[in-house]
Amino acid sequence: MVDVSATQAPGIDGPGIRPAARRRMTSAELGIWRSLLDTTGELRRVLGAELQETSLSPADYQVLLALTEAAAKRMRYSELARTIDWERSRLSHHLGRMERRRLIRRDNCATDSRGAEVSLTAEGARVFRRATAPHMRSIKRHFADALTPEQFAALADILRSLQRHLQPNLVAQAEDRRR
Amino acid sequence: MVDVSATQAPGIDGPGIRPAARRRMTSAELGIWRSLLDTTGELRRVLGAELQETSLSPADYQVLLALTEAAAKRMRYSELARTIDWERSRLSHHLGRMERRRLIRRDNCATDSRGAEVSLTAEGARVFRRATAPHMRSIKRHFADALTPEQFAALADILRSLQRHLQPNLVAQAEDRRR
DNA sequence: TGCTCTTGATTGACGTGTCAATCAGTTGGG
DNA sequence: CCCAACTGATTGACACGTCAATCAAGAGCA
Repeated sequence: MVDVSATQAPGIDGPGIRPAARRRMTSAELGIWRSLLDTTGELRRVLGAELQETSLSPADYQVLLALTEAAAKRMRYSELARTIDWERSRLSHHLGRMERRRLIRRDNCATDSRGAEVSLTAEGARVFRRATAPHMRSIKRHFADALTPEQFAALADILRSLQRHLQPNLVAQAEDRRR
Repeated sequence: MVDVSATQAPGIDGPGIRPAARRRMTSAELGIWRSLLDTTGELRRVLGAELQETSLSPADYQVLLALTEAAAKRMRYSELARTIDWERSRLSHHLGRMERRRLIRRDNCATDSRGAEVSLTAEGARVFRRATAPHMRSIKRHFADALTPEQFAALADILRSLQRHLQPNLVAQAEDRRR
């Protein structure tokens, strides 16, 4: 599960086939990296702009989606934060803005008086419902329609590799920081 | 990370091949889209955080890279904006912040008194030089080391498809940078 | 020359994201 | 029981990006 090859200690470069961690990064790889940044950035921008036409930001959408999928249309802050993988303070700031727009409501938590809960307002549910279909169409038009089934399969595979690689690294870094 | 099962589309996805524009987007495709967003977002965050250790943001790095690669270490605003594909106002705001930090200098343009030029300060060049190697290592560690040569080839192909589908402009930019 | 249109850049308002500090409430060891 | 440590959430300061409005100067043209 943990890929150690990327975090091995410095050593002497042997001849022949080298493990990935020793190899130099090629300019082609760097180019692909930049292209990945550019392309996904552009996709974010375009889809964000189209979503904004329904008065929701991508962040709003993420929150409303999680809330809509929650059984009780209501969640603890910490649970929401974990679900959409946001930092606490980001969530706090954003929920403040969303509450001002009456998209969500914040209540105190009954069982833990430190805690807070978010719930969907009727307005929030309505706005989200109206945003969903156009947003799906945007994703289809700008992303899904561009790729063949083979490309989808390859992309899924690549993303799995990247995620697997990312996770252990994150753990290692967190441990570094703790020292 | 993304639970796709909850958003399964009602099963009208028949067998038989339909043209992409007509077909429904499948839940698998949507899942891959979310995974793409998550994973590239995480990569951005991680690399951004590591870059920040050299006191540069990704945006700073982009600007300094373009300036460093410019023949005269000096560019017109509009040229810089085109090179890194930024809006004018974004560039203006950001160069203001970078000038305050003495990373760049803004001068008036000799040939067009509306225009302005940016140039690299000694400090800017120094900071950029010190940031480059660690940043490349970050990219290698978090991205390049995660993929096989076949995956790189597939990713390059996928990105080309997406770019072509999005904007012929992006393709041209990517090719520019590759030179 | 004088007028308008366009172009290069700036500004302010605002939403967003991160970091570090803070605060209130809970928990666990003595 | 009490205090220290931890947890859940908030806040303020600041960097960043977008949009719309603005401004100054060049360009085109009568």
